[in-house]
Amino acid sequence: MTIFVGTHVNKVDRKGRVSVPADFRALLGTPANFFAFPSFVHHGIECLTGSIMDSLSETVHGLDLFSDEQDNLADLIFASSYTLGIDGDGRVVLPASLRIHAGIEGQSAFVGKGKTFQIWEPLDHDQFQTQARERARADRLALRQRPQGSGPTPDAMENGT
Amino acid sequence: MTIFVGTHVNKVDRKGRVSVPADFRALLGTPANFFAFPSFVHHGIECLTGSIMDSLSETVHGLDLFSDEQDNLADLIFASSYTLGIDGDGRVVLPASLRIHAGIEGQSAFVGKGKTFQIWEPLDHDQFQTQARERARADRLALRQRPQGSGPTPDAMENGT
DNA sequence: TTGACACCCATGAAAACCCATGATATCCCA
DNA sequence: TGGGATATCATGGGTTTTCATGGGTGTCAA
Repeated sequence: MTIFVGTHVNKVDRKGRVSVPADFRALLGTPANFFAFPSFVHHGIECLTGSIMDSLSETVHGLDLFSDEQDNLADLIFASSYTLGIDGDGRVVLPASLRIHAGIEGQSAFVGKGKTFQIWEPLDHDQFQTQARERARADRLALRQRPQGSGPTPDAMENGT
Repeated sequence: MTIFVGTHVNKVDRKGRVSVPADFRALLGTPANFFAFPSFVHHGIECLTGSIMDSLSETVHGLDLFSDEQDNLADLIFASSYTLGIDGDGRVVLPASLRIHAGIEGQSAFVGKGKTFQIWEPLDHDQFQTQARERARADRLALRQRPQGSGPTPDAMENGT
């Protein structure tokens, strides 16, 4: 497997530990760890592999050094990031500030996003997904008309429309 | 064979297992698995090969990272997907949420769609197909009467529309 | 000394794996 | 070409392994 898929709801124990889904662990290499920071658009926690984080830093540093934009982005992403290490049993400890941002208490949802994943409070994510579905229906026409590169496009899933 | 064709109805046992048609298995490579998620537009389950899913993730990640559009699309496709692994006997376990979406209980229909396939509750699919036939016939009549028009193309009806 | 944190182990449930069987389709040879 | 042998396939059931989860212990630093 090469991408993060699925929504896995796992318990957060009283120590703040939560199991990273086995599927996800398999993608994270060894030593298994990843970067996590609060999303600046919703209540989820953005989780990135080391290599994605690297290319993100390349992108950000491509912006004008000392520009407001560079400064803001760097702050939003890097300053608020945590490196989360996965223990021998496949679990991580969610830092309190991330738990609070996401409103996570007893449970958390690991949400596959392709090359990245997110961590949510489960009910919160359900709500987000429902909205995404509604928006997708409204935007479907626009998507179809977007110029596409080679290879399958998001339209591929529309068989049976 | 290079494309998924035909409709194969197989039993779902009490463990939720169902045989993937041998024809389909032959197209799925080794290790044999595929991605499945509930359709946004009907009661079928969309099934994609790994390579299609991979290029889909490339397309999605080509969009602005952290944009609403990217986030919504990734959620709809990846977050609601399952990686279904085919066991040594050629079967997969249909997750409960997919079975419920499709209304599948004792039987399931594997429906070839060319480069992808779908899984349906058999009677539900019969009904869907009947409607598709009627619509295709109506479209064809319209086409005959307005031969050079900008209306639907003959291809349109091949998507099970 | 008291948290925070990294390990270690135990356990129940679920998923993956292995084997057996009957039915159907395919092949082979007279 | 007919019919028996063989292979393929869908299906049922049992067994092993994996996985998520709870709890304990030791270590280091504030």
